[in-house]
Amino acid sequence: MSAPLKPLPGTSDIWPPEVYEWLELEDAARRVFPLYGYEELRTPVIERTELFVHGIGDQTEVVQKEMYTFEDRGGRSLTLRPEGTAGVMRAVAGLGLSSGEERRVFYLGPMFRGERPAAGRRRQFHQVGVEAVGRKSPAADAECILMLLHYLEAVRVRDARVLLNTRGTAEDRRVASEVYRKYFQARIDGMCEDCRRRAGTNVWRILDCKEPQCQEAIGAAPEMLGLVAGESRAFFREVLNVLEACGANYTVAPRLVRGLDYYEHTVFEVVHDGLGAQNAVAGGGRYRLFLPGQKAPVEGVGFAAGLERLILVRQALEVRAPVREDIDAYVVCLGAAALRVGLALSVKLRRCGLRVLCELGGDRSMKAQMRSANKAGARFALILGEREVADQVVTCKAMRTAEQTERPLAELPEWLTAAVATAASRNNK
RNA sequence: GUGGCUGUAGCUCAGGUGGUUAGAGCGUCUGGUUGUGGCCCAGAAGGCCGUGGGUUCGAGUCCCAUCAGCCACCCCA
Repeated sequence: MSAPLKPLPGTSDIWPPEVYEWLELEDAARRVFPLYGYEELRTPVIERTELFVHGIGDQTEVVQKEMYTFEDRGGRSLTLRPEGTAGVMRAVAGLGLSSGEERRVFYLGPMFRGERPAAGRRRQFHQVGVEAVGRKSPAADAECILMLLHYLEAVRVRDARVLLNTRGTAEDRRVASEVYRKYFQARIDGMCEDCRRRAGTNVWRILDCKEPQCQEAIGAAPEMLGLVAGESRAFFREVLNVLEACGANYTVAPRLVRGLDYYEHTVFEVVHDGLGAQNAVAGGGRYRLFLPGQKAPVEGVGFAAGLERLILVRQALEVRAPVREDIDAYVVCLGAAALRVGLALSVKLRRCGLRVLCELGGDRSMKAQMRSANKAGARFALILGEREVADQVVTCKAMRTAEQTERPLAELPEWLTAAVATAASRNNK
């Protein structure tokens, strides 16, 4: 493909048959989440930049170097959303949530981050996500994770692992980051260049560094669960208790930190080994998010799952969405007069819910038209030649069996509806 | 932003050490006597060999640059 016709790097056109994978994932979201009382919310893809800077945190990687930010004509700074939570929270807060009121929403759509594309990582990628706002309880966190597992099951993703950790409260993290800072500064000599920098700026990131020379120090580092206050620990333990009571498998991952500042208490990730380097299919947690101009933070729990990654996992598992519904009939027309009759017939059949392709050329040979019928996967070829038009009949050929009968034109909708139904039921046996 | 791999037909790919009009399979289209698809047979269309420069009598092939794609790091979905 020549350059001007190619989609931008990190973006792609989604054609059949892949688009059917997307439909299945989207349909499953719209089916499963409402079972838990969630309703769909659609927010804009573009927001004021400050929403993300405040909401996600100005020290995060996402905000610092991955956002698509630009000025509009009025000189305002706008940004293509890099994640879903901030926009959803803006919308929810804008509604005016009274205290004690709950709100459960899910969303579906494109997100944008200016990264170098790789397997399972795109600049425009797509997430389905949920947010449950207004109830702080371990059960809410657990239910959120259970719903995610339900969704994964619905989209036939097996063998996914749930990783869980706690980040405690803001106060817990203040205490803990002091501990980590001292701990890593004492061991900084053997560690990689990035971690030396992080020891000053962002100690949390050290915890999921993959450099071999850092592993020893990281492995021996104190665990977050041991550093948080008793109340935070109890909260986390209760999340685990509920998960256990509901029969969910999970692994506590003391190194799990996540990259967005708004998380606190429960954080989780769902990973899958079928993915390669980008092995997270979904992630989320409990959050307190400060919106611009608001005194009180919005609290909730939620997750986002990456559709591209779910599709990759499904490929690894050899799960495929049903590809294409076959065409019920192809109308073969010989000559201009037949073509007019054929088009009229096609429209009538489609109004009966039948999938019909009609020849549009008129001057193509019958052989060529039959080839098209075959290529389209048509169950029936409906043949209209001079003779049929004169007699007001249609020659109906069943493509699988090559059986052929002639029917009055007027009876065709009824006849074909029945014929397709019996052919379909025979096929299912 | 850093590194590795790869760019030949719509797709998947062949094209030893440079040497005439660049090939195959699949796909597409047409035909194989009147109005019948799938298999088979015949034929056709379709390529500035990613782009630019260099070496050479001669470059798809060697060298340099550049662009694009893929993958990895970083980070995350």
